[in-house]
Amino acid sequence: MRVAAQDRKQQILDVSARLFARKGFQGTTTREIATRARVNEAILFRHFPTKESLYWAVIEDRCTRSRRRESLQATVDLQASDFEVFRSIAEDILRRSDDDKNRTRLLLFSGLENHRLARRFFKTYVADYYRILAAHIQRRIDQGAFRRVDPLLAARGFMGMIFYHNLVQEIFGGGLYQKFDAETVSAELADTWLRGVLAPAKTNGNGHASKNSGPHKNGLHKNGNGRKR
Amino acid sequence: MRVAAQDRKQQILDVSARLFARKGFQGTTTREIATRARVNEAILFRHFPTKESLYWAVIEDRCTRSRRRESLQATVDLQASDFEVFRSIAEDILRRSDDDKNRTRLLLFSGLENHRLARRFFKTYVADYYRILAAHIQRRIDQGAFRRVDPLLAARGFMGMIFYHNLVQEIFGGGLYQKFDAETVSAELADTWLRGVLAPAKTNGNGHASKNSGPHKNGLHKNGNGRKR
DNA sequence: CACGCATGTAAGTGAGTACTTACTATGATA
DNA sequence: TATCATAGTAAGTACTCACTTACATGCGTG
Repeated sequence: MRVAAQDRKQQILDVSARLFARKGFQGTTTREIATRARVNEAILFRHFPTKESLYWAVIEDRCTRSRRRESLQATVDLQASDFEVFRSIAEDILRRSDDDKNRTRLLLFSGLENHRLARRFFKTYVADYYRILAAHIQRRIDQGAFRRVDPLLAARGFMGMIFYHNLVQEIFGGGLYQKFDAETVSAELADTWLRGVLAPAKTNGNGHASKNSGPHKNGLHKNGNGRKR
Repeated sequence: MRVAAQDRKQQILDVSARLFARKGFQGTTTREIATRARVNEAILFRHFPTKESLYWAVIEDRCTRSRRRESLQATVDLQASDFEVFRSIAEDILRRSDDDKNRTRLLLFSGLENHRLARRFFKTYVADYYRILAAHIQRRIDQGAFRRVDPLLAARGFMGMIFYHNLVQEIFGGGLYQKFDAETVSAELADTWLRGVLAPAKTNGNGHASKNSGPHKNGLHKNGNGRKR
């Protein structure tokens, strides 16, 4: 049946994205893409000259559709406590749509399978992401709230905690042995990282001898004022 | 030329390991393995009935050869300061042999390409690794040195910082924009994480107002005594 | 030497692979 | 209604894949 070219193209991209994410470039056949998209294989090659061009179209598409950066920027701009900012970033990463999971697999596959071309994907999808984070960290350092750490490295450290946990749970089925819910994980990891970068308390000999477990209640994490913007 | 079966087998395993690590299971052809190992393709199939069985033999081989766990256990058993323990673990991961890099790629590929079978690899190569780490963290919690965090989650957090940094640098060429040397990275990430899990200072209103950059000099990180073992 | 078996190789096999070709069906426009 | 660019298809093409077959070679034993 006849479908408008643009719709068909998008449909092929959607189907391909799922398959490439699940099986990688090498593991996905054009025939399977065609079958699952319920189109003739020749139609694939009318829209995309080669399998590889289809692959990069998928990645391009997946990159530009992502609203992750904007979401991060919004969270960071929010005048919330440090803890709330980082906890919600973590939770955002942990509670992910199927689309996000596909994107991660696509990113990993492209990084492993192809050295050169994956970098663009990485750059637009990941590097910019934690550049925003690093900028925020730099601001907090300038304000005297955080220690003088390398902002990029600290951002990577934070992202690493979350990303790695996610990787273990989703790719390697780490969840078989122990389940963690996103709320607990994001709170605890954000708490740990934040304590690690916060500037040491200045003079008051008080406060953080807290025996209460919940980090939310911990006075350390209030930030609230003194922001530049 | 005639070669003893055992040697040939090992030679094939070595060549295969490099190729599977670089290109994944799907991306590696038996012909290429044979060519690079300078043997006839038929010989592959005399030693290993199928390509898949060769793949798992490679993984098995790479798993059992790794001395990573023992190395970690030794580091942890060392009666050094917390900082020194975690810094050296981090550095150990960051300064890696080509063998280690291959193992990581192999692990990632197997996780992405195959859901079920990769878990065994993961279990023996990774899960056990941070179980040791978690046990150490638990000990330090019991001793009152660390906060009451979830040991497994904290271990994953630490590993994540290091692993992710490594991933970004090696797989995605994050080093294009900025180079980090292993020493700086391991010191700074270990420092951050450690500050994050250390129990808050009890009563003394001093100490960590340190303006000096080097974490080594920081009194916080001394551990030294009071170990159970 | 001759036997027997392990080690080696050239030349396949059928089943896929990405990609093409030659052709038909559709529907908006003149 | 005739035109024509576009959407669709069946049946290929040349090639590569994992894996096999039939046969040649070395080599420690009786």
